[in-house]
Amino acid sequence: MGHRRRGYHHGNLREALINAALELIAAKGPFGFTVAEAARSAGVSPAAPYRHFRDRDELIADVARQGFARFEAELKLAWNDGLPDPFAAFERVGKAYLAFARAEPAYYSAMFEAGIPLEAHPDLLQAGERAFGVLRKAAEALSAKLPPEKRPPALMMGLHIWALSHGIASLFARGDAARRRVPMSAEDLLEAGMLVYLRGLGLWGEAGPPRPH
Amino acid sequence: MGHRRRGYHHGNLREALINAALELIAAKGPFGFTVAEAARSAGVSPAAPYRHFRDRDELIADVARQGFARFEAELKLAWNDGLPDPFAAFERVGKAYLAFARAEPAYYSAMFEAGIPLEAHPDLLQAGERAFGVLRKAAEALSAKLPPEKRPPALMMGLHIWALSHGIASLFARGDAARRRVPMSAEDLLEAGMLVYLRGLGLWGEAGPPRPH
DNA sequence: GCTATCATGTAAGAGGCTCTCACATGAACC
DNA sequence: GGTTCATGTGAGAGCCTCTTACATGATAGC
Repeated sequence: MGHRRRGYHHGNLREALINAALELIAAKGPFGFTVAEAARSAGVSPAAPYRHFRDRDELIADVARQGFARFEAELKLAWNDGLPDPFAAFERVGKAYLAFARAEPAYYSAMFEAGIPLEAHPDLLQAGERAFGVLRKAAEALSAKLPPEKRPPALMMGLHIWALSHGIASLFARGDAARRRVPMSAEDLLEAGMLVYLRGLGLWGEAGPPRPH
Repeated sequence: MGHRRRGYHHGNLREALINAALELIAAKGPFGFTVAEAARSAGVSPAAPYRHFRDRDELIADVARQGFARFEAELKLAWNDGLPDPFAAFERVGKAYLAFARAEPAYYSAMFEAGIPLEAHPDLLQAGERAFGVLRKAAEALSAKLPPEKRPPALMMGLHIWALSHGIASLFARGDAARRRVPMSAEDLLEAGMLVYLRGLGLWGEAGPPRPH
């Protein structure tokens, strides 16, 4: 639990509440989460959180924003500037997407399923855009491998991969009881889907991805 | 509104509540919905709904179940037994998927975003499977167009199309404030994605889908 | 150091929700 | 006509969000 208070003033309540929220969302989903319980976790009165967050949504939005930042970092790490080659790196990015959804279901919920209105939280929208930027840049690098007349729009390519990953993550990769069970792992499903999709773009022939080994 | 009561007994409260729930979910999302307000809509006391539904989740699950049934019907209609040809029909199914998500956001929310635990509502899971069955059957018909040694598993194919459609629908096609804006329609995005994917399966050459015109 | 200020805490409470329990009503059946 | 039982109500326990008035003590100026 986020460190308990020492005196009358907590000292770090804002962060403690975000951490508590994260644990509660992980345990009970973004709608089982309550501000009151987060306050109890942090050892303060139910009114205290409202000194730091206008309302419940703003607390969740802050969790989501932090989530997008970590998400972006994970995707960047996976992309690794497209090394050793964009194909392998692209596949890593897809895997990282699912890995994040699995490893950080609380963040993922807050980011995509909490229903926070993006219009009311523009910084959240921006954080999401930055994370998507990684996907888009990766798509650009891959697209550039094709002769100019066959290059697909990188934005569209990024959106397709995002949608496929997100679809698989939310339908099949969740740990909770709302997940549908299918006879293959979400990872295999995504990898296969990406391979088919990239082949459809003409990124390699029938043989499979060009691997340097 | 679902017809108001006539006497002490409502006469059709169960349906009236489901309809009220549908309208409330459409207006405020699946989490803005409250049983108490649905009861007010139907003109009964807040305790009355609990004669028909064990709890809030069960009411939403019933909405979702009805939604899956309609969804299945829409998809079937679009597939139309694969006529005039499986390619055109498959594309119609994809469009029907998005059309449903757009036209019936309340059903769609209840079906995919309400977080109803499928384990606790096996009939809901089943209704979802039946709807997916249409996609899978369509995938089988398309797969059969390929020579046996190149046929992809229809189940996998169906799951890919489902995930892509669902991903696009939930990220870009929602009418609410949580939607991300991109410079192309969700429909175009899905159609392009499906074309690339199907080409990746080898379902046609570089020229595009075989159209009978 | 002393004191004023102000961010950050609390207590109390209004209003709303879910769900339960005892009781009321009236439709359907004998 | 009387009984039964599904389906309604009223009251209320316990929870939640968020507000308001007040309490506390960290910090900054003197």
